[in-house]
Amino acid sequence: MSRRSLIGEALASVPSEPSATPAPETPATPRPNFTNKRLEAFGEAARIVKRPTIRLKPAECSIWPGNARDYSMLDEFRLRSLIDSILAEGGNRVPAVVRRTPGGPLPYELVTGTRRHWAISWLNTNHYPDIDLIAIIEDLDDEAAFRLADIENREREDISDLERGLNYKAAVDSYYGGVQLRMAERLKISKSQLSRYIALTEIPPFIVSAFHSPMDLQAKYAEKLLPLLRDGSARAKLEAAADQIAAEQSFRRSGDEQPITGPEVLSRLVQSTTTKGRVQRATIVAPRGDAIGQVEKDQQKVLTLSLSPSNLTVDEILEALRPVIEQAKMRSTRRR
DNA sequence: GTAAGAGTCCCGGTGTTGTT
DNA sequence: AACAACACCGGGACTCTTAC
Repeated sequence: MSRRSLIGEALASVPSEPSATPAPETPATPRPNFTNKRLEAFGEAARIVKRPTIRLKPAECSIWPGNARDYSMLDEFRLRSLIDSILAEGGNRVPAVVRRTPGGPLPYELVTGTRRHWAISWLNTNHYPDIDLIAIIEDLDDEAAFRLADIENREREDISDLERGLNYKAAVDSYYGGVQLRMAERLKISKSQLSRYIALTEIPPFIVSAFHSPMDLQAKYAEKLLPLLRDGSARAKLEAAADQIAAEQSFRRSGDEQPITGPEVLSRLVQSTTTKGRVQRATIVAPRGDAIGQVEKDQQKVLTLSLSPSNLTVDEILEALRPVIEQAKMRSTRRR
């Protein structure tokens, strides 16, 4: 059974309120490799969503801080399709999960359904005050709430591995006595994979900034980068390469060009530690965004380039070379 | 020094995606 | 449709840390 159909089956079993018009939740893009352990985890989710639903206002819920998703990062642009579907159907078909907070400032705390909460809250303040958040009430402790939120978040591609890693790192200390193995067993993921996510949080900001977006920084990169970062001389090279890549990303951003992809950033970072010289094999990009060659070496007095100009005009090639030569001249001046 | 527990790293199986 | 390449992640060996 595919992951998509399993989730669909679980969610289809939710009894809808008589007054609630069914609305399709914006589907999460499925990730590959749905394992048996994850099937078990979803079974748990499916059991929970069979409970009866209630209607409440987003203002009646506080957001549980243990969720990986950063509420402040949500905006109308990111949630446009969800907002549209809730509006079209008059509410959220897939219920959020809340728990009661006796003695708290608000009667409920939202455990899962952050995006739905944000979208309905936004609609309430933008001409649709009557739309309610449909939710189910669960009696959950923090650890159970964390596991439930994790099950849902694992299916979302708009949560970066870094966000997930930070969330896992906090959880291992808060709920599992600092023992990753215990947490891996409870979450039904391998200790290797959990270790990868948590290791990602040790990647320093200067490396993160080399990536176009934190979404490009994948958990598996931690295995390659962290050993290099622990090596003093390699770390210095990484820092220099990361600065260079970040500057190039910024240059491309300002010119509406395609960013350097995550795998390429990783490859260039790793390569920077295995070769001599300041800048080697940096890509040379034409005005239209095509890669036309690379900087082979940038040494004291010699700049070595390789070019595949294809069908570009001479002017286009010269334009692509201009920033490369200017940067080499700047470095040469600094070296003196 | 030794044993136990925990974390890291590497390899390989499996599923997905792209190409012909 | 068949094949190749790639991505993901689990299992287990290895290493490190801590307590005794």
